[in-house]
Amino acid sequence: MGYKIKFDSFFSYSFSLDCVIFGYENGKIYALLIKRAIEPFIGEWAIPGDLVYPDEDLSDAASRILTELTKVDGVTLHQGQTFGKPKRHPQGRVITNAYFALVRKEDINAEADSWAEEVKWLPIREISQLAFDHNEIVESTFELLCQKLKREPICFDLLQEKFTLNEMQQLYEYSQNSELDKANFRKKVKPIPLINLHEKQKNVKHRPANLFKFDSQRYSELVKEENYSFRM
Amino acid sequence: MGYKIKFDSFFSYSFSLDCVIFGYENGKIYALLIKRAIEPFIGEWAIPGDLVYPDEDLSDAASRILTELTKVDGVTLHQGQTFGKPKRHPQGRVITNAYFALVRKEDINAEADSWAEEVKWLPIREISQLAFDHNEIVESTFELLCQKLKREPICFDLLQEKFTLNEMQQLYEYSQNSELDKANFRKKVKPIPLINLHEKQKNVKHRPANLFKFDSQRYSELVKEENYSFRM
DNA sequence: GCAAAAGTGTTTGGATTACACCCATGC
DNA sequence: GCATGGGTGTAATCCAAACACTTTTGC
Repeated sequence: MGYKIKFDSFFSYSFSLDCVIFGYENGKIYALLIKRAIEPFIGEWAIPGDLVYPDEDLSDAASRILTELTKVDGVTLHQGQTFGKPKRHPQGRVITNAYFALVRKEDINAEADSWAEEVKWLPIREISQLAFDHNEIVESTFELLCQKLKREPICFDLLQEKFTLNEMQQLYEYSQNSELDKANFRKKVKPIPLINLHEKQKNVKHRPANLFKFDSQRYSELVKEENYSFRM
Repeated sequence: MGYKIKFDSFFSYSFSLDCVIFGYENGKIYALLIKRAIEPFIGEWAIPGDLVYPDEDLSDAASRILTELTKVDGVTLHQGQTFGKPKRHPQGRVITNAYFALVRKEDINAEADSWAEEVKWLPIREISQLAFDHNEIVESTFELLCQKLKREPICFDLLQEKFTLNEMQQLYEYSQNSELDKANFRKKVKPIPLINLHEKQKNVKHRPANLFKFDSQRYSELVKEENYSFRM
């Protein structure tokens, strides 16, 4: 850090954090969008974000944004790319860091607030024009999510706590944008520590599927003691 | 972006960019370190970095830092994590974005300049205490490099233009911190478009190895037309 | 000839793929 | 009974690991 220009003159930036909130339902991965209630880009759809407060770590800012909008707490956040084109924000030099959060869509009741005139879930592959460079942010973040789904057991943050293997399979099919063989998918799932709840799906007009739950405790043990590594 | 605090009061941040410059030689991956000639942390070892200028994109800042120190140009840069703990910089709120560059160590003659009292290459696994949170930055960036080495043909940015298969193998051995079987390694390399130069290694007291060169043109064709994807 | 590393072939077992089949439920 | 998806087994194939062997150079 060779400060070739007077140090103080650099304190004229702003730093924001944009958070893509992912949810899953019925075979599709969604992002939570807000209709901006403030300038710039008032009235346009965007992902939630805010400036980072002076005493906040980046992940704290992400948590704050997430909690204000969804009222859920204790969600794991994942850092994405940072976007810093000089002209990306019409009101000044704002560099933004992307984060993403995985929530259980059915548990969330996001409501409009001071930031947002309106709020909606939209399937990732059906999002059209957003404010700022938010399309780019959503795309890069979704790509990162897809990569992480293959190497970390984070699909369980999107699925309901109790889920069927078919729901899980459809999540992977959407993320990989391809169909998978049922029997082979289940063979791949075998080594993952799941608890078979021996409960059945209800109100379906076919043979009801078994419900499962991720065994996070056994997962940690496996990682530590047996050198297990999640792979899908 | 709900500006709940007056917008202007946020323009009191600074944004920097730190660049880990990786090189390879003799079975080891190195990082280029500088001994700081300025406060804070004067006299301590650190990775090169600077504040991002007002009209610069992040990658431009990374290029600038790289070029000033190494005099090389046209190097591909890779973005890493962003670090923003409120107290990470003793002089104020400085958020930093990590980048990394891959250079051919033998082609570089980095020299001390106004930033740096001294400059040196150090093997990644032998770096001790650095200034700021730079150890964390180096580690996270190296991890990212190792991941990318598996899915992108970037080892050729580290290797000399003409290299032997054994040099390539040792690069992967260092990055994965494990030994590999020669025969199996070569089988894996088979599908990669390499040009066999039919030139031999010189001044070795054993059978001289063949020299190869990465065929980047054929690589692009393969990716486009045959759906090839690099994998190691 | 010997040491050292280059370079190649074969065997084996485990994982992945494709596909076929049976099962339980609602209507 | 039939439509719908749940759930499982098998054979064929591909791939990766282990290992042995031959080749070429300097001394």
